Amino acid sequence: MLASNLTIRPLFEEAATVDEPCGLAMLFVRNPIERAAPGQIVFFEGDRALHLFVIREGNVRICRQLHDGRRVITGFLAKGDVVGVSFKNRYLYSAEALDNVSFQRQTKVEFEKQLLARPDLRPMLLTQLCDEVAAAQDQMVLLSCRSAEERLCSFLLARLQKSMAQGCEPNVINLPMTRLDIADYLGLTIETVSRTITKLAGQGILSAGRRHEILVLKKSALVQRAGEDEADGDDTVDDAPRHYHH
Amino acid sequence: MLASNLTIRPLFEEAATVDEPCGLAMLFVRNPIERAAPGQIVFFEGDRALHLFVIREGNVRICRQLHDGRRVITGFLAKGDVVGVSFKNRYLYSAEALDNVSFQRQTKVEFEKQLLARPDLRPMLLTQLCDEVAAAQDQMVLLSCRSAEERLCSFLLARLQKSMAQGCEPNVINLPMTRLDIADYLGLTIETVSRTITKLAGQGILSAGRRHEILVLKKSALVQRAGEDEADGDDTVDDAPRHYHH
DNA sequence: CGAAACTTTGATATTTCTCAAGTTTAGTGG
DNA sequence: CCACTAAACTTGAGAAATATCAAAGTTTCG
Repeated sequence: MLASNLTIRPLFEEAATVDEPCGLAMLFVRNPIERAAPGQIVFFEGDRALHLFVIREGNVRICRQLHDGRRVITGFLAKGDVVGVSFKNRYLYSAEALDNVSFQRQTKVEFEKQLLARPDLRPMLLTQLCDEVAAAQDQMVLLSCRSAEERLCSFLLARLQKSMAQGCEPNVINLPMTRLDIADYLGLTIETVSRTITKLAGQGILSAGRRHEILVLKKSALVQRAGEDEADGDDTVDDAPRHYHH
Repeated sequence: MLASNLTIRPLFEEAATVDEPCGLAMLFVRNPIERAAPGQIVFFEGDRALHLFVIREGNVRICRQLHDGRRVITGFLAKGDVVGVSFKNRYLYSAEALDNVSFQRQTKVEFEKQLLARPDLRPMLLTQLCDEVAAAQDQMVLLSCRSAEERLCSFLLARLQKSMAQGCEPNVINLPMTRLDIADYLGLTIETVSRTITKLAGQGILSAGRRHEILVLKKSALVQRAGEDEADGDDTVDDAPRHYHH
């Protein structure tokens, strides 16, 4: 067996936009491409973890269900992401298609075997695991002590970066997930997410066009309101009060 | 280089109580034992990440500082835990002694070299990374959608398990950290932690004796109030209303 | 075109935070 | 060994953020 239940990003994010699978993703190329329609579940939390998956097209949400019905989304996957690496026998979360998804699977056993044949790919596995931990810890910080506005701004900036990398028009954020997905990812309610977007739009910071697309008008203001994160200003600067905790 | 910035639990938790270092911890035995007094910092967030560390005695908190002064504790370490594994050049968090700590260090380079010489230890690194991711995701769930009471009860149960494993008297929780540490770990304020403990004590579920020790009177009630987690009842059962989100 | 799903908006409730003051504990030095 | 001090913890009252409940608007898709 191999590695804990988790999601793995491609080693070279940029390369993921190219159609030639590289890195760990190349270990899946021999298998047939499968498809999942929006809302369809690729694998269930609690299922025996027999396969790893790589996303070829579309977007996926990673969910954990609490027995009382509450749901937490621990991440979103896109083209090139690998998911299901695990030392555990069962998946610790389910993976659900957000839109039309195509993916490939590989049995754990075969994955391991191929990994042995390609020792150059092994460090990538470690790198991915480490990045995964870093991402999870960042999310812990976000959930621990950030206000709704800070959470949403952080999220939108991360999404903006991803959208840009995927070749969207500049300053356009692609949001393949619903508001409820965003809420469950940020530890908020759908109403709070909606209100916060409305507020930011009212301040001229962004403009919510179609449901799954947001235009960023003042990136610097978004960065400020995100509280931490990467700086990379390019326009006007506003004042951004903050509060909360200690 | 090797592995992302994170903390690693010993492969066999039980064995950690034995003084013979095993697993990854054995890669440190040749180095001198260093000591840190309470409050002293073993390494700083942002420092160049040149070493890995193993805790030999005492307890350590893992902190991330936000630029506005807020602090998040992402974990606590104890005897046998390894910390500092990273592909990154700099530590993503600092490690601070809670009490009198003794530890050993090892350079990354030497650690890697020794790991090559002991290929049987390599899967342990993966296992640890995976466990780390799983733990971080559990914490995300906790921070995402659990009430103060649920968080505290989860935390106390986890600590109870750890205390038992370390050979404390049954039902005694050892808390080497302060209330503020607990608050920063659970994403609450110190006042909320205090009030919640008081409330649980008032309900006869636990009894706060000395500052760093709590006696569990009704473990099953604690499990119920924790909301999820491992079941393992052994006494009375109460009703536990819950609420919050969706 | 109409229904269903998704989103926004509003009014109110609740939790938890904040600020402030008091109490206990642990540690120090006389 | 005790008194004293600083740190840690508890408790209370009020404020703020966000959740909840409810209803009305949109968009999407058949």
